[in-house]
Amino acid sequence: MVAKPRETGFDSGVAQTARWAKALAHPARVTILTMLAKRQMCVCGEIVDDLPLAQSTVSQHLRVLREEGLVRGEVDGTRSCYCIDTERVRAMMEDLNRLGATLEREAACGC
Amino acid sequence: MVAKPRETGFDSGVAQTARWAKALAHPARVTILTMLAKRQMCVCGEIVDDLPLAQSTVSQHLRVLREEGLVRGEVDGTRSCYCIDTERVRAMMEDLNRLGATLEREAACGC
DNA sequence: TTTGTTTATCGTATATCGTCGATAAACGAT
DNA sequence: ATCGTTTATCGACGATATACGATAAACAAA
Repeated sequence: MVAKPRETGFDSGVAQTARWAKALAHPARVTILTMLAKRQMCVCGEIVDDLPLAQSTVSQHLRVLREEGLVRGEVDGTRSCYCIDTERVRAMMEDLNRLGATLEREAACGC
Repeated sequence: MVAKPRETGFDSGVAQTARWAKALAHPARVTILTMLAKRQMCVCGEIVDDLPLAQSTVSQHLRVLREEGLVRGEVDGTRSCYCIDTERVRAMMEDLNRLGATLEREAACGC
């Protein structure tokens, strides 16, 4: 064995920040989140129509967002209704902002 | 061929946001950026000592950060000296904040 | 019941990521 | 000139990510 998946050895806060970032690390997922915010209500498969991806692929991206807690899904008859979890989004942004503040605070090296 | 890397079909702003996020999507890279900010000056291979990774792996992560413009490297004799590019970090955070603002603005669905 | 719609999941293929050891290049020191 | 140090890059390989089509499950409608 050569390449271990090592989530070990890193600060857990840092690991969480990286997980947030990972959730945003694909244009499809950023687009989905933006769409859900714009329509301000639960939407379902129109997402598929607005993305240049197959239905199954979109479903995968939704799963990633769901697993990270950024969206919640609800079954409504035949359709699935998704919406943003504002709490979690806020938590994520606070986390990312905390990182940003740290990075900008005293990073004035002149090299 | 079945799985194409399709950066196409997405808004370029969204794609850039996703790229920023991708750069932060690994705990090692978050740690490196934080370290560089904390020491407020160019550091080189002490980064390796502070991470539970091989030297070559750390070098890879530095390359990713460099390619995304978040850090700059400078050769100083035998050593390499890295520092944060404050401009780019600020640009990245503005971008991510813009996304955050969009997501939190009107996302009050009650599902 | 049968048919059509919608969506999640499965199976599979490919691309990219993450990791390491080994090596090369550049340099300081002897 | 030789040796040791430092770091970037290369090659290999397992693990993940991304993508698609096919299918199953759930439901509405006929």
